Amino acid sequence: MYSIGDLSRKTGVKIPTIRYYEQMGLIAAPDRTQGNQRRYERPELERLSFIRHARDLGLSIEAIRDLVDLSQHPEKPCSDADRIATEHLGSVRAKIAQLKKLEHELERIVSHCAGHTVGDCYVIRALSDHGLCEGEH
Amino acid sequence: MYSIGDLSRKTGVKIPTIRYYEQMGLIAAPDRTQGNQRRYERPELERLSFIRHARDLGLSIEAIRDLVDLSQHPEKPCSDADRIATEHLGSVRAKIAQLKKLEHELERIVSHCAGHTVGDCYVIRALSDHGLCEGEH
DNA sequence: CTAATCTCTCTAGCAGCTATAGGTTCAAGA
DNA sequence: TCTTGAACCTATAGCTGCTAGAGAGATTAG
Repeated sequence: MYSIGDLSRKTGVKIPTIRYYEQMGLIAAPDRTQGNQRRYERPELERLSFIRHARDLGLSIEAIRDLVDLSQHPEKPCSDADRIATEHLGSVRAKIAQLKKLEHELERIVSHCAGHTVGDCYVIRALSDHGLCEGEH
Repeated sequence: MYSIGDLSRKTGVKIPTIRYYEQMGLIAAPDRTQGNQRRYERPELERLSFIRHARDLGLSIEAIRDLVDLSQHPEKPCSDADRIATEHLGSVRAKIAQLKKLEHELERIVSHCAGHTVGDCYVIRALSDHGLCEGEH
């Protein structure tokens, strides 16, 4: 029997976030005490750890909902789980590529600035004039 | 004399977004026609391009507000502009580093999955059991 | 039994837009 | 000049994934 605070301490998920996950349908509404407080058991602890873990990996609530549903059916083929993870990996890679372009552009802008006033600052000029940029961003 | 639609087409910033920027104080409230429609001039076009450009580079509204203010004062020293850009570069780099960790972890998880059902799927197991992870993420 | 600590629900706020509804204005053609 | 259709107006709500706060009730240790 865990209170919501116990669950929070054990998983590192904050209390309002646990309630939010319940609302979003990631975890089932647990039993309540006579005084209306939530009481959890072992399986809910594990499920919340699962969710926490998936969030740490950057998966969306939507994707996690699907994974949680899948994990409740061990006999199903795991191709869906694979697809979710692989798609996510793809989007992580895409984001890295995008950020690297930005990094490159920002490096260039920052390193070019030798001016002393805003009037001849490369940072400001680069932002004012797209022609000073190297590529798309 | 540009209408808000003209401005939108010329800068690639959507109409509601232009109004939003006005509300956020990134661009000044322009003159209006007798019928209350916004009419812009050249300087506002340039300013919006500047903003668009800065947004493309991932700068926050807050940072852009500072840069816009600076660009209105060409005689000021440009150290603030430099600082804003450099700080942003730092946060872009931090995000890249974080995403690379995720990429690594996800690659490992996805590539290990040789099972056929959810019951023995490495994706699901890795999420259920933090012990299967390599490091922090 | 009391006091301290939890917990409850509800609402609002963050960033940076985007979408919709319901109404008004503009500009070009007949 | 009139009409029509596109563009524009404001105001409000929604998106993601939480987080913070108010004000009230529950639990538990001493």
